[in-house]
This record gives sequence, structure tokens and C-alpha cells, in this order.
Amino acid sequence: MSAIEEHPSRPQRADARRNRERVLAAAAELFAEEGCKVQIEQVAHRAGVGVGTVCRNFPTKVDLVDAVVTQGCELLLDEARTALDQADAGAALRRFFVRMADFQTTHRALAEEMSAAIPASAVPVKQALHEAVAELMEKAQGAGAIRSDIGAGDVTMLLSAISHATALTGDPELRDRYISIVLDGLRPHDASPLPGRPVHISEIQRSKSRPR
Amino acid sequence: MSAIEEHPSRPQRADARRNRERVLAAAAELFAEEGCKVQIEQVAHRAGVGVGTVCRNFPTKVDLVDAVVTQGCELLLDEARTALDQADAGAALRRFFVRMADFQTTHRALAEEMSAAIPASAVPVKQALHEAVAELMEKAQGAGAIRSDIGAGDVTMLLSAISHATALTGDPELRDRYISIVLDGLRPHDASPLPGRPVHISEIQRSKSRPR
DNA sequence: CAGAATACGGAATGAGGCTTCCGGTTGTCA
DNA sequence: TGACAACCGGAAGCCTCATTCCGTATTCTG
Repeated sequence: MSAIEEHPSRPQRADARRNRERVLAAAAELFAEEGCKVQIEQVAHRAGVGVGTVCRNFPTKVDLVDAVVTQGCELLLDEARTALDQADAGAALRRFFVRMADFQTTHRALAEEMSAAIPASAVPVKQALHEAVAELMEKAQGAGAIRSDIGAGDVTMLLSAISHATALTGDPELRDRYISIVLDGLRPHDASPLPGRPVHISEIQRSKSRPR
Repeated sequence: MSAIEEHPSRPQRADARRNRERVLAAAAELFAEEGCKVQIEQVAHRAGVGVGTVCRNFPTKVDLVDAVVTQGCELLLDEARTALDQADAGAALRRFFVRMADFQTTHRALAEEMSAAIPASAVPVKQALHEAVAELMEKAQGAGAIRSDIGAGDVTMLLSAISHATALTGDPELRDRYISIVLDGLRPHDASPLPGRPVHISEIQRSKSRPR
């Protein structure tokens, strides 16, 4: 999927594939629990393998993080597509918000810290996810559930913001609470004029100085 | 203020005090520019001193971060008290929001990463700041600018959320944009019932597992 | 079942950074 | 102005981790 050779004349040993999965799972768990600062050795230990095995499958720590994030994005993409099929666009959007906030909450630390290092454009799943969100938004705007001076990028950022804040407390009820508040702010009714202009999703970009 | 001995039989040499200030200023700048991961050596260089001097004044990197944050909180506290004196509670609150978001944006990286390490209760300035915000909120609610099922803690978290999101892009216009959206969501008009209950400011607490 | 290729574990390696230490310098007080 | 304490710079020490390496164990093929 992301690291290691893909052209084995002989297919790949069964234990190797199994171990790779274990490492990925262990990493996902630990990243969620402790942030991406966990040491390779801890990942290896939880996966029940040696550090060598981790590093052979994911030559670099960034590769490991990347793999975990990608996996998560694929799940989210599914959810987004499901939401697109539902009749009540407003309700579907809200449901998806909750899922996405959950995802971002658990993957905060790593998505954050690493997003600078990973060329976003190089991850096609993210691209697809972005498009799905944009479509979802348009549907909700068409249904009058969301005011029109908002872009999908705005929503993504606000969601990311909420996830961040609630990640600090670990209380999932707060997440719902703040999603409600923001959704109230996004409703067409009684809106105040917004400074700036709608942010398209492709405009979201980190600007942090050299991450080195 | 935070580190090093406070009981000199002889008061403290003038150059020492000057250097301490320089280090603090340099650290504040660099943390804002690059996050708290900047190396001690860079701080020392910008301050025009040697690393030894930095470490003598702030025995540990955490001490340095702590000092910078504390300094910032003092400034904010002033702003909050100014806001309390103004007639239009709603407008005052909004203005203060912007200031606070600014502060949190520039101090994000460090406040974040370190807040776990610093016993929040050990910082009396933060306490005072919290109280001021709570008072500001009550005034705004009394004036009908903010819906009543909101606590000062909610506001603090939402602000922190916005700051976080906009910190990633570096675009200050976005900050205003999202503050507007959230304020719309906080208005009494046309509000949907919120899940959960108002969060009091003293309830805000990180839960992250052992930061070690 | 034997032989070859592949994968494994975990000790060794090395880089990056915080902290300490010490010979030399500078401010302060009498 | 002289003497002494406080301070300074920055090299050296040390600790934390990611990454590499290699002898051994496991899986696959014929």
C-alpha cells in the first residue's frame, strides 16, 4: 500500500503479511491513545514483533504514520459515500460530521504533526475524500440546511477545530455539543455577513514555516 | 517569576536581568514563528547569549515555555479587564475573542504540547484570566448577545478550537470568519437545543494519558 | 523432506538536542 | 581602584530514539 517492494517474483510469505497487519493495527491503537510520539519499540511490542520487523515494513516512521492515516481515510470515504445516498441531506451531513470529528479526534496528534511532512496531493484517498465532502456540502446547501456563503473548506476547518478542542477533554458529549453550535452558526437563518469569502477545499493549506 | 532563585542576599546583577529579558523575548518570538520545538541553541543565538545563559535562567525547557506562556496570559488578562469596562457587552466580547484567538494562535504549539506538563493550577494568572472571561460572558448573556445555555468553558474551548484551525493556515481573515460563524451559533436567536450542559470554566481539563 | 529464499528479533549504531561544567570575564561594593 | 562574587560562553557529556545489521528461525518449492 505504501512502503516496501511490490514486485516479488515470489508473492510474500504468509507470516510477513500477518505481521504487517499486526503492526499497522498496533500503530493505529497506540497513535490514538498516545499520539504519534510513541516509540517504534512500543509499537513493535504491542504488535508482538521486534523493531526490525516494524522498520522493514515501514522503512521510516513517517511511512508508518502515513499508512495509518491512509487506512483511516479509506474508512471515512466509505462513510461519506453512504451519506451521499441518503435522502435528508441536512441530517446526513450532521451524521457525517460526527464520524469525521471522531476520526480526527483520535488521529489528531499524528495527522497534525505529520501533515506538513506528507505531501497531501500524494495521497489520492484524501483527494477522493475531499471531493465527497464537497459534494455532501452542496447537497446540504441545495436542501437549505447550510447557508450559501460557506465552502467545503470552511466546514473541513471548523470540523478539524472542533475535533481538536474535544480531543483535549476526551468527552464525546462535548463533540456533539459543539457540532450543534457550529451547525447553528452555519444555518441560513439569521446569519450575519461573514468576512472573507467561502474557502474552497483545495485552498486549505498549511503554511507553517520549514517543518525541519 | 518562575525559575531560578529568588532570594539573593545581593539583588542580581544588571546584565543578568537584562539577559533574562532578552532570552524571554527571543523565546516568545521563536515559539510564535516556529513552534516550541525550536532548539535552545536557536533561542540563545537570537537573544545574543550562549546556551549556558539560557539554561541558567530557565533550568529546563519546560520552564522556558512556562515563562513565555505566563507572560502572554498577563497581557490577555489586561485585555479582558479592559473589555469588562466597556458598555456594549456583545461587542466587547467579540473584540476580546479576536485578541484571545490571536494569542492562542501564536502560542498554540507550545501551550498545547506543554499544557499537559504544566500543572495548570500552579499558574495563578490563568486562574485570574478564567475568572475574567467568565465575568465577560455573564455580562454578554445579560445583554442578550449570547444564548444562555452556554458556559464560559464552552466559549474557551470553541475559541481554542478556532485558533487551532486558523493557526494552520496563517490567514488572519479566516479567524474572523470563523469567529463570526461561531458567534452566530452562540446567538440566542433561532438556536437548537444543545446536547450536554453548559461547561463551567473550571471543568476544562485535559485527560490525555501519561504524557511521558 | 531437503534446500533456498525470505523474514525475524534485538543488539549495535548514530544523530539530534537538552543540560552540565568550568576557565575566563564583568559588574559591584568598599 | 582592588577584590570578590556573580555571570558568561560554549564545548563536552549524556540520554532518547530511529534506523541498520546480522546470525538464526520460518516458510515455501520441488
